[in-house]
Amino acid sequence: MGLEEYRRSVSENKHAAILKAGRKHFLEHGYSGAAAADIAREADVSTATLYKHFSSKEELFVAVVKDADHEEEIPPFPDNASLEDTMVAVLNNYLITHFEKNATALLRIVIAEVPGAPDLARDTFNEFIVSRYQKLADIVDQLIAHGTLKPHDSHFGVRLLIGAIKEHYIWPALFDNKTTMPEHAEDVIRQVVKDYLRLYGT
Amino acid sequence: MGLEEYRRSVSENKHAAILKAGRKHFLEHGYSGAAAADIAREADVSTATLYKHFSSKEELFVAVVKDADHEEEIPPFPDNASLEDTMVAVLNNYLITHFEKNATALLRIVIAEVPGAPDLARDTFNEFIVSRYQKLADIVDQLIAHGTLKPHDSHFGVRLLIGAIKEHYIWPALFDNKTTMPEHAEDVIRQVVKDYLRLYGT
Amino acid sequence: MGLEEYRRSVSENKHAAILKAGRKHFLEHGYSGAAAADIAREADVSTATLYKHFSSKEELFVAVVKDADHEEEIPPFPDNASLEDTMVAVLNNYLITHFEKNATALLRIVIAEVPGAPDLARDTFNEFIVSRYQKLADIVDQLIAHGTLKPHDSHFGVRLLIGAIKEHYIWPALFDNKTTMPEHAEDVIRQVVKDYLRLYGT
Amino acid sequence: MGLEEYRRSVSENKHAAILKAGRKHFLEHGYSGAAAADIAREADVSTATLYKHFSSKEELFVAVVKDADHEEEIPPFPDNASLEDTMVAVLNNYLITHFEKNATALLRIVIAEVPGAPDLARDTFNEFIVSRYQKLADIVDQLIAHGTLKPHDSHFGVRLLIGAIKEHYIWPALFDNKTTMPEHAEDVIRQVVKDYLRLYGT
DNA sequence: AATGAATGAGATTTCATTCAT
DNA sequence: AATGAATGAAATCTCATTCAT
Repeated sequence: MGLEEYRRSVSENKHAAILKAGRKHFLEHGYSGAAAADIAREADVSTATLYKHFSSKEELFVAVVKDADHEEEIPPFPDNASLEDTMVAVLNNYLITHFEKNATALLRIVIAEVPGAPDLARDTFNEFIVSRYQKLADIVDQLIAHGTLKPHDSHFGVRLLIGAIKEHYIWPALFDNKTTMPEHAEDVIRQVVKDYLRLYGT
Repeated sequence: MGLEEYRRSVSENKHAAILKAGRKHFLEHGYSGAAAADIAREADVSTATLYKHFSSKEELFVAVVKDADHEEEIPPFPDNASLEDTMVAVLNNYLITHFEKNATALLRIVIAEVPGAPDLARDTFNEFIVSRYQKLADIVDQLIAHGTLKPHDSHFGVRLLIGAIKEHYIWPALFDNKTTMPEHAEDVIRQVVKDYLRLYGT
Repeated sequence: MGLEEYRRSVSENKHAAILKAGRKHFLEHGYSGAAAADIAREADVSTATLYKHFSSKEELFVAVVKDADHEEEIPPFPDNASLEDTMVAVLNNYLITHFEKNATALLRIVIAEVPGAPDLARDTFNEFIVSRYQKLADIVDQLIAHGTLKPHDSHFGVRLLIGAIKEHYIWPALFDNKTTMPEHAEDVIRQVVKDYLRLYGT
Repeated sequence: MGLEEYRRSVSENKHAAILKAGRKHFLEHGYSGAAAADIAREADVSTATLYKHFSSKEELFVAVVKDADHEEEIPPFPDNASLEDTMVAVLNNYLITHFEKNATALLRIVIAEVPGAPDLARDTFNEFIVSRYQKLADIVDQLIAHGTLKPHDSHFGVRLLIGAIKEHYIWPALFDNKTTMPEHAEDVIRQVVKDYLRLYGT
């Protein structure tokens, strides 16, 4: 069994290497721009091996996108923080996570392939975008339950918050190959949160 | 001169036909997915002719994108309309224009080509997105000058409005190959406007 | 008739312009490298006109080569010059004529097209090379008749002279895109002539 | 290692086949006239394979030319041969080698590409022409050292010999698509050698 | 006669994918 | 399982030549 296990681990390493190389190339050059041969070379693997692990370029692409789809950590917030500060921190975290995952580039390639891979796009949208709304909406609902926020449609509220922030920071990045977190985003976030609390705070 | 004019008109027709066919194919299949030969065939023209009119596929692509870049009409508003109604109408028009131009698909392909054609992306962003902010900000500034709205940073305000609306209607469309204007958008728009006026109305 | 003549002269001008432009492009880029469109543009004429004057690229090529085929002037030599000086002058003139006509480049393109245009090559060889041997052989024969040179096969003698000179100056130029007459060629020519006279002088 | 060796041998065979087919087509049709697809077909290989082995048509062309560039064997001469016979044999060998290598056609295509590939032309000239002068000059220098020939500039002497021979046999072949060794060349060679020995023999 | 525009037929090159071992 | 080499199919672009006026 030792041999078999060894083999499996080698194989798994290659699998991971291909995935990683694929991610790099797809993010850098887009779907059509990334060449299977380059990905294989980067992963230090033959093209034939690449195709043993993923039966087509598209399948690798899908795997790359799905793989990026990790859970997002929502950090615990200090009890004594103000509501405003907490919300700013949450939204800031949202933005940081986005840039840390290089999500802009990822979304870019998924968007590019909407006509060619609609299912992937829908899935990605759900897992990457909708589920993040949901997490924030859950928080909002809790705050409403606690009486800290006025009752309102939490999904609507979240889209108000997130929409403004995306409009400021993510939408421009989508067109600008930016990969770094914008500076001073917190100021704008705070302004957005302040308006939100004027509307829905108690 | 009849000859010259005739030739010019024939040539211009072909030029336009190529542009139109290019638009169709690029929107449908993306930049790399669209084949010059197919575009030429669609335009009922030889590939050579296509290349006489546009010296490369990229140049045709840029022309297609720039061509979509028409001025947006802001319709006049009835004098007796309420502020809320007026703003809803303006934003609704924003959305209608977006879908009528098939701007989602257009933005999609531009986004896809950000790594390959960064200048085009920047230009498109400026003309398609920033300049539309500006038009709305101008309106807001006028309303502030009239005392109809409280003084505030009009660009921030516009991003709040537009951000929410995009979040609801444009961002999902980006991932969903939707080409039709969503129904009942006006309800959400009105809700957004109401919140906005609670914040900045007088 | 005035009108007709005018037209004819215009047409002849265009013909000449095309020929000249053709010569330039063929010499610079070779047969396949020269584009009909470029030649036409250089001649300030439409491609269609070019094809009215020469029914194919090849025909133009042939015309260009034939056109270069002018008579060579053999300058008169002073009576009191020594035999050696006279022969050096004749051979030097041979070389000068060669470079002035840009014959290296011309021969180059003819040589290149030997498989494709064997007749042209044969004709060019005869008019450009053999006929020049003949002229020199005639001179040699006269000198033999005068008793200034020993009786010998004048064609063999000429090939000895010309062969040495070509070996030094023309053969290298064939491979080097050289267009200018080499300097100090006269020294080598004199040395060749001296050897020749040691063999065949009286 | 059996696998590796097998693969290498297959690959090397294809490499050689492409080279050979390339040589054939380039010699027959010149550089631009030869189509990569035809060469591949002739070599019984896909175009893609051709491009795996040579990354461009030009690279294949250069390889073909360089490949022709084998060392020339100078055969040993019988000790009891006369100087004249030896020299005739050497020069005859020079000519035979030239025609056996089909060097005329090779030089033709290199000459054709002088404007497009000047480096190749220079290299070819050096290895194909200059280095052959050198070999002959070395022989001449030895003969001078032995006292068999009078002291003189061996390079000049070699150009006299070679020049005359090229003038008779190679220059005409350049224009005539001749691929076969001329007959009775030995007679002319002997005549040239005789003159040479009258000048430089002891 | 002249021309601006058009084109059919190819040219080179690339790439996702498979084969033989 | 892994691979080096091979490939069919297609893509972009060019060019000599012709057409419509």
